[in-house]
Amino acid sequence: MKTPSRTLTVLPDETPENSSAEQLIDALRTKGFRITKIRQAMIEALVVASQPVSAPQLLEQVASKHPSVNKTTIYRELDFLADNKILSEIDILDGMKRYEILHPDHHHHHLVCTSCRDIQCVEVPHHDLHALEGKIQQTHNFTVQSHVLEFFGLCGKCS
Amino acid sequence: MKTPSRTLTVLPDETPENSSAEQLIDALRTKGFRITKIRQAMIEALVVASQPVSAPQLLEQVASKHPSVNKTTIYRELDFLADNKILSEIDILDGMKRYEILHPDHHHHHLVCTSCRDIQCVEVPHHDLHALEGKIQQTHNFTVQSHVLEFFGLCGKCS
DNA sequence: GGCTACTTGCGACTCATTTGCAAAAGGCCC
DNA sequence: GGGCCTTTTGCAAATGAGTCGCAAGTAGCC
Repeated sequence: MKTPSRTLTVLPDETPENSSAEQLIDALRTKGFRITKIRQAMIEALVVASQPVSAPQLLEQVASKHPSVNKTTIYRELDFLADNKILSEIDILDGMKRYEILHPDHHHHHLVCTSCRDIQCVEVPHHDLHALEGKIQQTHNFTVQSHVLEFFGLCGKCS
Repeated sequence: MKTPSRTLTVLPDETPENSSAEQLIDALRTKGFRITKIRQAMIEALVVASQPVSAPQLLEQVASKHPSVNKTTIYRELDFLADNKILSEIDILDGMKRYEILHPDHHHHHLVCTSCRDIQCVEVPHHDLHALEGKIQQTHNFTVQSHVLEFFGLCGKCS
């Protein structure tokens, strides 16, 4: 038991108040962007989502309230929100990107069930990765800007 | 200087003799699979490749020797070779899978240049990840089977 | 209410990957 | 060498995520 158990914790399902839809929308408004119904609906859907969502999933969800949304809009808006640091993209190797609300102070990774595709979040002690990246920088003449670390396996229900 | 520099090393470009095309082909033959011209050409191309290759790249390369190859064959064969533990799939987030010869005793990760898309290999001390996976297993009721760890940034030429 | 720039819908398109089916060809036995 | 049976292959068409150009719509501000 050399490491405290807190180095790995499940993230709570509830969204911390600093990322509520209203606050994200206010931030965009402050930056001078327009708040349209679709932009708002997308942010709300993403804030509520319990798992990272794909563009097709989001299209379906937004379309239930705004039947005329077009998929092009969804893709453009996802890019826009990612550019504005409201969303982060994740890739679970099933052929499409997924998006989740980005918590700036709260970098995490995922446990992807290869059977039911359920996704849990997991925090990884960051100093380990940072140390590794520093070492890579030195030994490989490579400037690390970001990394992808995801775990695949079986969740409790499927194992 | 607490860690020896050997914990991170660039993989040699030369393929170790235990993965030469002939040996991989013999292994398949032993398992009762047929050795066709295309299967052979694909394995040879992959053994020689200095970087992970995509299906379209491989199609082009194989087509230069066997002009009638069909892309369907390439995709099916890549799946077949991956199923038979001859290839591993990697994803550098540019919209298509890439494949490289799998060295069973030699798990590694990649440094992907986001500017020129060059890919270097890097070995990561494995006990760290193993320890992490063990911890996840305990705390998250999740059986880790595999992981993806890739680094993105700028290579020496592009930085 | 009207302007203007930012957003959106639409339709067509790209491109990796998949599918069904019939034809081709390894490996093996004689 | 010929035949057989099964694995592989080619072909043609389809799927599905993501993109593009452009004209129409509208949020925010006067």
